[in-house]
Amino acid sequence: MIVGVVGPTAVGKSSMALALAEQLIESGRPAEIVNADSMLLYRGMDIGTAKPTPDELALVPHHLIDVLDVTQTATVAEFQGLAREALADCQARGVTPILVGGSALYVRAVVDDFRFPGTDPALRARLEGELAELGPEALHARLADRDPSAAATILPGNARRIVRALEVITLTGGPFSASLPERRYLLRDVRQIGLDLDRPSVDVRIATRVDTMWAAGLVAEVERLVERGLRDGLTAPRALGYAQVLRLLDGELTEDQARAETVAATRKFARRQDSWFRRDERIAWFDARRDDLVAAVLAELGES
RNA sequence: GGCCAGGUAGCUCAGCUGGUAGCAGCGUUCGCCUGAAAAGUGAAAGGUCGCCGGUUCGACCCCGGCCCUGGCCA
Repeated sequence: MIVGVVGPTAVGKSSMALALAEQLIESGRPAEIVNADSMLLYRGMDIGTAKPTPDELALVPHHLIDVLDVTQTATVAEFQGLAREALADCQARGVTPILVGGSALYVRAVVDDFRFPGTDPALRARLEGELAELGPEALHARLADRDPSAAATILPGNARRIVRALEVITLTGGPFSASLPERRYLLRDVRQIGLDLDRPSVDVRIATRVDTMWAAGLVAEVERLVERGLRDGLTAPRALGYAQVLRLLDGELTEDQARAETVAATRKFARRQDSWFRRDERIAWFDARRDDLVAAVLAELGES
């Protein structure tokens, strides 16, 4: 069995997963945690990602945490491979893996049938250059010429997706599949648990969490990471909280603004996460606040 | 107390010599999403234009009074 734990940010996925793993281990069923959160991959990004503490990480074996430097680019395709390896490794040892994360695409890429055509840095750089020069509409027109169905799905203003579609078409000579695959597990015996909390409560938790992060030294953490090349990264410097602190360090924002923008951006993110998870009919939802949460989840999994 | 500026969408504001309010930004809601996904994107909903009265065929825009906010002066 592979257990997935999903839900929007700040509802308590990590701690629930930890408690769940401990319960399983106590009852003689070894369990380990596999991270499916894009920013927990980065070494040194601890406070702003609400990464489990060293003590917590020591309680249960964790996979795919602290595996990238901030200068490296995290990608779904690579994550998919690493995560599937980690899951297979657990299962080969008779361990139940618990895949925990709020990066919906990452989770789906692992458990569903996602295939990523390759990538080519040089080709991509060329397309990025053309994008900067000609604008997204021109590239979209080209896409419409080479792959009408992809162009029909991708809006003319969505530069990112247009570039990737053109890259794939050029690389494979085939069309770009511009829509997600159906929600069907490729991996065997996957059980997804969703943690649910009403919007207002999530918003409050986000606000207090951001305050806690600032009090815990997020700004200093970012300063340390800048020394390690944070600004040179493509993905890491865009992380919630980190992006805003960088702008604070650049003098673009005041501290209050940086904090407020972090809260606002995180709320938006939580809504986007909702739009992924809420429509996945395979997820069994649980109120994040119930006292018997872990017991209820165990019952759902047939492990009580 | 006097003078000035201002009171228009949940917030910040635009607007008009008087003719059904703005594709506005943010927020909200809903949607999209295949090598950057804590990223990137689309749409929709929302307004008795401070209140009362007047002028006018017609006022958010003109006139009068009142209320509120900010600033300056006393």
